[in-house]
Amino acid sequence: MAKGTQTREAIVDTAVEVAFRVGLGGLTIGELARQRQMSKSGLFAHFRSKEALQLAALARARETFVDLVIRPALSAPRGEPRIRELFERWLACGRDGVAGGCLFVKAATEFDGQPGALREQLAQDHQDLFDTITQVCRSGVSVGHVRPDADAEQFAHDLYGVLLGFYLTHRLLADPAAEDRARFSFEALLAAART
Amino acid sequence: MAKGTQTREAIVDTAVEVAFRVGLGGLTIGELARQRQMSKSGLFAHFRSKEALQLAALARARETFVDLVIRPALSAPRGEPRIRELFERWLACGRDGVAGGCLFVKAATEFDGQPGALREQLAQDHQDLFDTITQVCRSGVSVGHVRPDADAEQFAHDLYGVLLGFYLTHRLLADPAAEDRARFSFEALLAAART
DNA sequence: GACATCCGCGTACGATCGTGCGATTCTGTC
DNA sequence: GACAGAATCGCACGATCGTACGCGGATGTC
Repeated sequence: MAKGTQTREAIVDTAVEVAFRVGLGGLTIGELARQRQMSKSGLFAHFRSKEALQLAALARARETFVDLVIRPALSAPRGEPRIRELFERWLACGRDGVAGGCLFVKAATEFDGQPGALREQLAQDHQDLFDTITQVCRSGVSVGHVRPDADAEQFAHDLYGVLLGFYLTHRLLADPAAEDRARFSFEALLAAART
Repeated sequence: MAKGTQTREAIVDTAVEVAFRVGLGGLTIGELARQRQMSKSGLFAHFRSKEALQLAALARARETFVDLVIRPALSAPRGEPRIRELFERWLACGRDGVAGGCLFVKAATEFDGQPGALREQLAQDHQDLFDTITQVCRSGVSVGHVRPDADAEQFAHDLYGVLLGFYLTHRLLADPAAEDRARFSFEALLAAART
């Protein structure tokens, strides 16, 4: 990997971590340069605009999420195991404070009221995630784990809600029961969709 | 009402609206002064620090939410009507883009990683909201609408999740089905808790 | 009408913001 | 070891940030 690319990757990694704390909008070239111990202009040259930097951080967050949650889930056996894998990995992502995983949610509420490229990208990403969950649910029908008349999109919506609730109670309220509650909700959801 | 107080109130109102778009952290004395057509220093004098301004906006948002959602719900008859009233009003708050109502959620994810007075206040407010829902659910037991062995705190957690999911799909994805989905989830939740 | 209190303004401060540019240093190729 | 290109730096810019202070005008009290 060329030196430039290497540096850029490292910057984006740091950007994700910082954004995980202060939000994508709270990112700052100066602060980022300080953390990476390089000059503002040197860092800036890799992106040529702040928005490009934010988009790069968002893209990295998405990749992390796909690697840690989506892909492992999709390689689990169809049906209940796959659904469980998806849930457990997603949950772990929030529990363990994996920056990339959570940045999604954070940025989503941050930019839902501000038009622009970031909002568009976020909307696209979340739509993709929704579609993936829907698909995972549907694939459960073919192996007989999920009722054929179950509403897969509704399931996706509900699962999303459970995770959002978990993130809030875990990260803001630091409620030790958060994980158990999320798990309980998930089981109820699954039970309702089961054959 | 004294002139100063009047001005201050108007500023806080505007602050809530702006923060609803760009987040509490995105608030800016200069931008606020522009919107209210007064000088930065004149505006600043009412708060004496940016954090105080943010806290004032948050307090106003809370009051709005209590006035529009909590209080009307609590004055509905115990049990299912009260639970429904709470849900419907909360839903309407997000659907109609009532700035105060939604600022809660936005700020919660914004500051969950940044220690300080704002985070503390937000945690307190959300805890209070949780407690209120729990109480509303419990009071449904006494009139026989809710199963005595229903887990009220779990219900609060789940209801919260439904609303968070709704906010996301409505505000970011602009999904026209968002409201129906939220209503469907709510009915399922209620059905599970019913006697 | 004198006076005290309050309110908002003008101006200024040091810091930091995002961005641009020319100079410098590093890296890899012949 | 000369050279080309990439990577980074130093410096500067105009704008804006949060905050401070003192002054003028409005307001209300005696």
